[in-house]
Amino acid sequence: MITMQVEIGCVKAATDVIGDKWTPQLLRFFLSSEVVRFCQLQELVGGINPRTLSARLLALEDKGIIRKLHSQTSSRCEYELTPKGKSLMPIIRDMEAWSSQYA
Amino acid sequence: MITMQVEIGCVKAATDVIGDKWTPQLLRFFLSSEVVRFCQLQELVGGINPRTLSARLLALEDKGIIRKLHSQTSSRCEYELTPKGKSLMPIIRDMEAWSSQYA
DNA sequence: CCGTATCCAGTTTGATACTG
DNA sequence: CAGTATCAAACTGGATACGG
Repeated sequence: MITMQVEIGCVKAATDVIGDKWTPQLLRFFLSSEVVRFCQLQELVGGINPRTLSARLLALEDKGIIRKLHSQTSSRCEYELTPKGKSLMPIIRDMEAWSSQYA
Repeated sequence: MITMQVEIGCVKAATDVIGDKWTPQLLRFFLSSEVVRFCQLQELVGGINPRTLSARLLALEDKGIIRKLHSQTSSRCEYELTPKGKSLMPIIRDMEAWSSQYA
């Protein structure tokens, strides 16, 4: 017999994805741009360590939130949201709305 | 002349409030109950350390998200959302919806 | 019941420098 | 440009025990 413990109504999956420091701020840039580059994020999210940024992008890739695009013409790497990532945007948008209200 | 640097569209205020580990899960219980007790949260959010729980509740109080109610009849402490806290609920609801979709 | 106090191990992060 | 390497500091978390 298999016992399953299901926690009904849970935010865990979401926190696993956007719960890390910097991650919501990183995802926010996808609200205004389809495609984002490493160095853009580095500038825009003031002072994030490249190591940390790299770790966050990798984690988001692993979780199927973003996809890495290798451009053949240059060394530029670009990232874009997957459908799963796009489905996350309402949360980010809410956070932005709330922040503007209580800044 | 006053120079202001405004970061347009920012999620920082929200992450300052719900960005800590456990916090979204704690806030979630206010979706179903007006009032929540310390020991309830301790049970429901599996295995959170009382020190951490205490720290989170204090932080949420400081930020004006929850209010502590001292019950006269017993040693029980209860917490309830402030209006500011209630305004946060759409984010939590979104996170819950997303989580149920991608559990 | 509701916390606070200690102790301590593990994780995360920033600063900085460096490579393909 | 897009990362990786290293080091040390800071933060955080769990276990446990104790006090109001």
